Amino acid sequence: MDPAKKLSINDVARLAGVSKKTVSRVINNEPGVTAKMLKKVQSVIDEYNYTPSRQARALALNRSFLVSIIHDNPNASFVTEALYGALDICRPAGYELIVHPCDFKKQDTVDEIIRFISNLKVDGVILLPPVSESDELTKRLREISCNFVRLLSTASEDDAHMIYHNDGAAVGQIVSHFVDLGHQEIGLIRGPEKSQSANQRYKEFRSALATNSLNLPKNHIALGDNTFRSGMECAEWLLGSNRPPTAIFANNDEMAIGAIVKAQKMGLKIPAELTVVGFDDSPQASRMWPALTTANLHVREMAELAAQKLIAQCNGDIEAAARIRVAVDPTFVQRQTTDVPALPTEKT
Amino acid sequence: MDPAKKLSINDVARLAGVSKKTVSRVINNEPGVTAKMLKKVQSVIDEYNYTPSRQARALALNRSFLVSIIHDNPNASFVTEALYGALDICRPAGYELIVHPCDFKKQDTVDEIIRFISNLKVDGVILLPPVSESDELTKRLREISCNFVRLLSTASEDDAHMIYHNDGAAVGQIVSHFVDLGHQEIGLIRGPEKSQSANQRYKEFRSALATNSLNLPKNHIALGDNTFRSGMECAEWLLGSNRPPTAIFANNDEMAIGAIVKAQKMGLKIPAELTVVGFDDSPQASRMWPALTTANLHVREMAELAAQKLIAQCNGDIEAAARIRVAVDPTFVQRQTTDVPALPTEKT
DNA sequence: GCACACATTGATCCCGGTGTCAATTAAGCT
DNA sequence: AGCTTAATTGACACCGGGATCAATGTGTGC
Repeated sequence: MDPAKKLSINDVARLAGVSKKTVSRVINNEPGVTAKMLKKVQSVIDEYNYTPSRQARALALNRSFLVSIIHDNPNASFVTEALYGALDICRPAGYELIVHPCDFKKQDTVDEIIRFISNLKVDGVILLPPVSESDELTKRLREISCNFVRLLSTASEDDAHMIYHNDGAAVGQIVSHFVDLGHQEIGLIRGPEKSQSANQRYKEFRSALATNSLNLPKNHIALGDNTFRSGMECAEWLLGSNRPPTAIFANNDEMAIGAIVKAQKMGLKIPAELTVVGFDDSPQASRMWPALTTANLHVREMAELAAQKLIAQCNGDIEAAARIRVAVDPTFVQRQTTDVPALPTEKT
Repeated sequence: MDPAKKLSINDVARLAGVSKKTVSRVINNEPGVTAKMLKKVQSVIDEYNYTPSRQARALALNRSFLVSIIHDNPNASFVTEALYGALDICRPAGYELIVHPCDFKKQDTVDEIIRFISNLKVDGVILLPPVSESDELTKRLREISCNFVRLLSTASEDDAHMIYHNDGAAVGQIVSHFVDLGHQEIGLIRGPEKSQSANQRYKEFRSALATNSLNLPKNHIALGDNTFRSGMECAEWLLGSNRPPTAIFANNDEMAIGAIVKAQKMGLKIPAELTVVGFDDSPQASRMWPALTTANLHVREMAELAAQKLIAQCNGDIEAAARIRVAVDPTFVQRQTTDVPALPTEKT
């Protein structure tokens, strides 16, 4: 009756006139409970609104019912989207989610992550890029037999432990779009060389250009580190070359926006004098003028799929985890930074 | 020796040749342990790198060592900053943090939150605006004696349960800045009427204008809902009035940016033809051109203070919680959207 | 009607900590 | 030294679940 006091399994057993093991069976939908017993117990559970203690359960089963999103990502919206997606799946399944930011520049980060997992007995982790790209980390996770799902940019893991985004099509559309607009001199602000995702996107960009009989000279490739500042620096460098590009593709929105801001500071009109395309479809992309043409990564959807795989793993069903969809295609989103055709070049 | 197997308190007790209660005393720094005993136990703990099980501890103490950040905030960077701030304090104190988004537009959100807290036995919650403004929620939290700290815009709670930001000074600086630039017609895009924070800021803005002998006619006040879209709509309305403002102050950056984008779409030059100021200092504010003049809320710092208060409460020391600083002053940040003086008006 | 096989149920212990309180030890004092 | 008193230590029960396996009940075949 007292609403403040939470019932224990013993209380329920007493009220229903059965042993606590029977109550336990009902809670966990174990087979071998007669309809009569089930009804008797269930009615008490319903009447008193009983829910089993997570703490006790965690202790008995030697699990925590906690999963974690591990990331080293300065992009707040990426992490938030992933969090929301994962939450939607984890909460109903009885798992709580802990966000664990880390710093992969530090030397002992892998140790720190392993310590975190061991201390909390986290049941599984979702690894966001670039953390997801560390083979050392996943090796260690396997050693301590911690469930995990990697969010990657290429299929470099078995289906049960990975979700990846297939950038090829979207990158192809971006290049076609440049071509349709009449651009000949196309620049790239690529991401860090140690990032698999950036390398993959670079490769696909280059091959899409080749398909359109365009080449990518060295002075049209700027190396950025995915930050706004580096976007500005790369744009300055590209635009200062002797044959500056009329269109720029950046590895992510952050750098694309940096490039745009730098160009605007230099007095260039966007998109009339410089066309820019990003990648991510971050919130800023649609909240600026001109709005940024980009590709939506469907982060939330990937996180949902990752969470489903992870929970299947936690339930011991690796095969079910492997059956869940593994690839997501980013969607090309055209906005105003590519609104006008290229100026006629004084080319021969 | 086996690194994969975690020791239990029984193992440590056996290895040290003492009872497990003594080990427990050492772990928890309880008084009344002789130096000899302490050393004996501590050396075993150190050698085997033993850490007590959170799950067992949670069960025995009827606590979860989990705290939560509850929010209904579409602003990813706000939430992320708060998360980082709180994490910095919670982790070292042995608490893990769970982010709990919710939807205050729904009728049963308070029930849902209370259910969440009861189910997880969360030890305490940090409430971000606008959730923090709900007196109904804090009443319910008190009923179930759940620790909490509110992040507010005015001192409307006792010192142990609140952190607030004192916007007065920053709003005053913004208005002075407008005056210095020579603006006479100043518009406001205010926040929702049911938001204490928006009302507070509105009041302070109005009184700062009054201090400078300026008034705020009805057709210079647009009612927004803190979203980008509403910022656009409000700007359109303000700029379409018969005596359009030359400067606009928006309740938050999101709406300020909406206003800027709308003005740019309409062909106005920022800041030459329209000066705009926001509030929040969101990441976008400094990553656009022209960059947005605004006020930094110091969200991370507030979250740190809130977490300190919360943990003091969890340790049963309300007085310590009350002693922790309770007010934070936002800082005025001047950027390019207020870079040039107002055009001379054709005023009488 | 009886023996047997099988399906349900529950008594008891365990998970890894903490609280209580009695037993033991050390210290203080005449 | 002998006694009182205070400080340390440890045996044991408990937190709220789950697993094992014995005990009970139920149904089947003859």
